[in-house]
Amino acid sequence: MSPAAVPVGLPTVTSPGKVPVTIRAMESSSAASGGSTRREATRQKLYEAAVTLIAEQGFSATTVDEIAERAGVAKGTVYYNFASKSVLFEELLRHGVGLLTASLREAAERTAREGGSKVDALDAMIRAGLVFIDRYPAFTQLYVAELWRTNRAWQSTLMVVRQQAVAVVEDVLREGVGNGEFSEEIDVPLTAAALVGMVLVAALDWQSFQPERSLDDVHAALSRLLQGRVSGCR
Amino acid sequence: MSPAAVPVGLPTVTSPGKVPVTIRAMESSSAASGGSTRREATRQKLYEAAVTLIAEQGFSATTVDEIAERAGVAKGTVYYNFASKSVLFEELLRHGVGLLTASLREAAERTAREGGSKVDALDAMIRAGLVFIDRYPAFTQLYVAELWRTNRAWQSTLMVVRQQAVAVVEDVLREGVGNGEFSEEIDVPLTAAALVGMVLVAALDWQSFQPERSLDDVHAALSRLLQGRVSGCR
DNA sequence: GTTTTTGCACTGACCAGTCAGTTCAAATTT
DNA sequence: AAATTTGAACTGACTGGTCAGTGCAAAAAC
Repeated sequence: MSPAAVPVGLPTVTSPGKVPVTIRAMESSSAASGGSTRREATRQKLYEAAVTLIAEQGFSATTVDEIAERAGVAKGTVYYNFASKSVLFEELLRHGVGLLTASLREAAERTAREGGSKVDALDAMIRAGLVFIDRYPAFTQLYVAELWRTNRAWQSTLMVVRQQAVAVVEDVLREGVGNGEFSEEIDVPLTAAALVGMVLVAALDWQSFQPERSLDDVHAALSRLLQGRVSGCR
Repeated sequence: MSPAAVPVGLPTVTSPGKVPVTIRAMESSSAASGGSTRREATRQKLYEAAVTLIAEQGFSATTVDEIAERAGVAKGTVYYNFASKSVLFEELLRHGVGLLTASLREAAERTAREGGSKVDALDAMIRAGLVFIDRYPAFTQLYVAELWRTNRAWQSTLMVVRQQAVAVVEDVLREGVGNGEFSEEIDVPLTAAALVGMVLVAALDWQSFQPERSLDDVHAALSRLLQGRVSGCR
């Protein structure tokens, strides 16, 4: 009876073998000196457990007991590592978006280094976005589900985090306009939002409803749309 | 302290003056003869209350007591009209998406009647989508937030309802391909999803973060993107 | 035309179950 | 020895759903 439609999960950030850096800059706790590795590993396990459960069921429907169980730790450990369920969730958000923006920025810089145009940069960022969503589908689901909600405790965290991500796209658009490569009439914030939405929704749809398609297929379709090769140019 | 960011609410379906049709075809109850007006009015009130609350807080975080209170009815009335909280939600989904698809289809047919091209049809549908989201922001929030979740009771309802909406866009794309107006190489389902996402996310971002912009601004930005007038054509 | 009956729509107190968060002594790891 | 984890018991608030009962307008009976 269980449909089991979407592949979810925010797998370990690190490669299977080592335990290392896990993307530092999770300012939350241990600021300067890296906190004990053991604690960090536990927190990582809790992130992974929480992200899939919350993506599937939503924040409120997910219990702390479930998170602890899936992470394979005791409930007390959750509260030893995080002040509350909400705080766990907020830190999870920051963690994930940190990964995403780093990836996007890296893609943009790489094309710049290789002398690519701004369209190339956007294209590379689209791909980077797709790779991210492919790797962390659960996080993406959860992010989209929460982003436009209001009256929630972590509202402010969410806005900060959103701005971080969108800003990367906006920057490239602005550079392209300054460049002469893009029309001066484009509306940078709106266009950035539209591009993000295009990637986000296409990717989630891909994961949920046509998982057999390859990342390249999706990328090609979005690329075409970006470059106006759907409706001919006039 | 209260940010009060997003304007929400799924206002009455009918114009202020009369009480009438409320968009028939809400197959739920009274099939043939219109059921009692009173009951229908109560259900409508419950829809309105539920849609804003669930958009703000999510399904699980919204209590039946809250819904009843905001609708100005007793809790028992909710259960007199709907079998359960989930059923109320499912019928709300069907109701809303029914409105959306009707609006999209109407826009497509109108351009066809007026001898417009398929790009014109897509453009008209973008506008229709924006108008819808502008009118029912809360419903849109809620739809996006729930669409890609898994393991939920209303999973199947959601898929049906999604397919209805996307199909309208896919149809126009396919006609455009058959037409010769669009490249034969476009991937219809993926492109449709991307277009929907473009509109959805741009509109929600507009509502949430730049509510001062006009619908025309947003429409213009999306139109430009659709027609590839952002990055020049080659 | 008046009285009585019917049954739909609605009410709100109530219940059984659930969950976030707490506490803490003992075990384990470093 | 210090830091971290365990695991189970407990609390107090909250929630979905129930149900006996109310109000009332139209139908039926007189």
